[in-house]
Amino acid sequence: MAGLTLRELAARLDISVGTVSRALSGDPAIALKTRERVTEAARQYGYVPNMAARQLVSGRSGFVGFVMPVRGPNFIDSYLGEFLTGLGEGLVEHGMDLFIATVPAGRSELSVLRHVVESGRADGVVVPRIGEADERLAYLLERKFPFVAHGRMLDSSAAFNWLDADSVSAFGEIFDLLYDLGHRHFGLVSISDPMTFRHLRERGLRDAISRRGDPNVILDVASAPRFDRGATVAAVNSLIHAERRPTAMIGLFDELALTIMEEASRAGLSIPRDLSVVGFDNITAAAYAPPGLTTFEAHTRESAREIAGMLVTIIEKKPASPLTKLIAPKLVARASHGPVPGPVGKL
Amino acid sequence: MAGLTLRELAARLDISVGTVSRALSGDPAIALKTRERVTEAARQYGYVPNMAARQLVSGRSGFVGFVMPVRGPNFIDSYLGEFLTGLGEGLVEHGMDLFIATVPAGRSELSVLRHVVESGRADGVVVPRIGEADERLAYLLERKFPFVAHGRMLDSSAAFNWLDADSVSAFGEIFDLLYDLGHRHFGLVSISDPMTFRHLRERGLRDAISRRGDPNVILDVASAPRFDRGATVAAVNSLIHAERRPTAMIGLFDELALTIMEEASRAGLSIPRDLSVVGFDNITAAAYAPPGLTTFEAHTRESAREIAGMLVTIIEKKPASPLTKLIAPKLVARASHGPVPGPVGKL
DNA sequence: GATCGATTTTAAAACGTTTGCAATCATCCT
DNA sequence: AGGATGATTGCAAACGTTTTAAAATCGATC
Repeated sequence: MAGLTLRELAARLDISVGTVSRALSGDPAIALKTRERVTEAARQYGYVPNMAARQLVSGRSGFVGFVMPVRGPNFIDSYLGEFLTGLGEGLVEHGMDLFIATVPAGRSELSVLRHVVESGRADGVVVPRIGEADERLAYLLERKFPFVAHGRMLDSSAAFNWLDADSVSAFGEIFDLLYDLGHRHFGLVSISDPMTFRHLRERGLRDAISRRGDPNVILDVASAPRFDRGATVAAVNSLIHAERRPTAMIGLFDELALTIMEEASRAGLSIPRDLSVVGFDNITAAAYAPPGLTTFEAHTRESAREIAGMLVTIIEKKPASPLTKLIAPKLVARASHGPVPGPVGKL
Repeated sequence: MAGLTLRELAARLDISVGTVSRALSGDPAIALKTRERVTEAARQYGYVPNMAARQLVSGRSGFVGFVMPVRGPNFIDSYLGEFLTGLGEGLVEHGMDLFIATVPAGRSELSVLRHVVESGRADGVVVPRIGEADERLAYLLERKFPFVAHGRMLDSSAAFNWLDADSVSAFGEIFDLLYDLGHRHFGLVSISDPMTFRHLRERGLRDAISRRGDPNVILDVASAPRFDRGATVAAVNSLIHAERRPTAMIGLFDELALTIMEEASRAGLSIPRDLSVVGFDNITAAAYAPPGLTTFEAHTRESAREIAGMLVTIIEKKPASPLTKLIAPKLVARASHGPVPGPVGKL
């Protein structure tokens, strides 16, 4: 729109356009003196290269795409907010920018992704929240388009680039923590959606239980569709008001754990005296909701930053084997968990 | 990178490139039959135009830029999350995309904005959270670059495009609500930063007080820098533990109101029995924090959507006079406010 | 002083669109 | 029939870069 073009700059310097272009890119074939002269002039006249032209010839846009997941009437949640922040931070370190494509009402997320990829507006994309049979992954793989997923598949056979929280071991840690506090009856509030993280987290819990080998351990699970508040409340209450109520309840992620705390309070239970509650993700509200939710910091922001770095590597270096990375979550012990209530509690 | 080009499509159809281009753009100069034939072929072969090329000739990028405000160690907050969602939704309705530029550590927000503008990667920008003497506005105005601000200046003389919540009247409404419940001693927790919304909201409160003309009304104000949690807590407590404590406290925005509720609980006060608390913004946590924060829905998401529409109009139509719009916030009455405590309360 | 190499620069072809203008073609009017 | 008119379509330039291949310049050597 504004500034002067390469041609004009070249005219002022009485040098050919090609030379100026090379000089600015630091090509050593151009004499050092010329390079300096050009750089200085560019700075002085405030030359800014036209990205469209550059992109047209180089085939690279300098953008990384992100398709904003559609979630009914909801907003960017905690996870997405942190993720986007980290992504932006990571990308800017590599001189890349972030391009956000929103899914219009009535169109599928995949079709938007397709458009992002095929319009050439992005050099790579980041795919959050992997599903069990994720069509986005299938598309990108078939298309051989650079991408990094946040989350992984259940079997490690699928070869693609991903970064994920090590939720398997984290949920094992949750179990051990609560078991050591005397808890034997556990309630898990989960989701019914086909997201892989659901299975990984449940697996972490179950593995830890069988590792312990205590036949007295009981695990009750109640699920509801994600973002369906009514069903979630119902699922929570089915556990809270069960004939034998669990002494420790775990939310698959913090939003669920917070709902557990709410409903428990409503039922007149005191936390953690009557019921221990643990979540996962460490969203902001976890610190605010009394008495403070014990949860795991999933390092979402740093993960996104790391993902940005991985993606840039993939775009530029095209490594032969897929890049994968596990991030260890960290326990954030607040006040929502404690020893098992009642006469039992052999501490 | 991928798909077929206009030239290839034209070759397959045995038609000139120009005609195909026109046909796809729906130019009525092209015979309807040809147009249909081309459209069909494009669909079938999965033709996707190369944006870089289009941008190069049209001079328009199809992007709207947004510089992510830097906020210390923090993430995207509630406001930003809703705002971005709405912006994305609004833009996609007009066939535009969102380009997010993150401010790298050590660089100023203005320098990033400057880069966005001058690289030609955006056709317009959205500027959130206006400051008293906002250098971003000064730059954009001087540069005559299309933009819409969320928030306005204190004097309406500055001519630029903006949309803002009518917080003046909303804070008047808060006062009236509480006054009618018998409250006479008010505490306002505010910020010390030079944001215009701070003054507008305070003005709304003060105007309502003087409108009422009751000499018994007292307003105590305590301020702290935004995002400085320690100072905020101190400010809140200076009011809570004052010799004469206000019976009703107002947070300039929900985060502050939530802090008031927390500290009040810590001080053993019951809400709303001992203290009424009201906020502004209706962030998600406001519904969760017991007993439920009474606040105002600021319609952030819809505002952003509206802003997107305004910006597109500005980019395309270049209207002569600035576009401005006030959005009326709506009271969300929850359980954190009630009648003035004690023997007084003439209801 | 011409020739060979090495160094430096230039010219021109791409990249994939859009768009003004020219060319073609059928149709209509007198 | 002969233009004239209007509807379609084709041609080619332009957008601002990067980059390949070739040309120009320069020093130095024989």
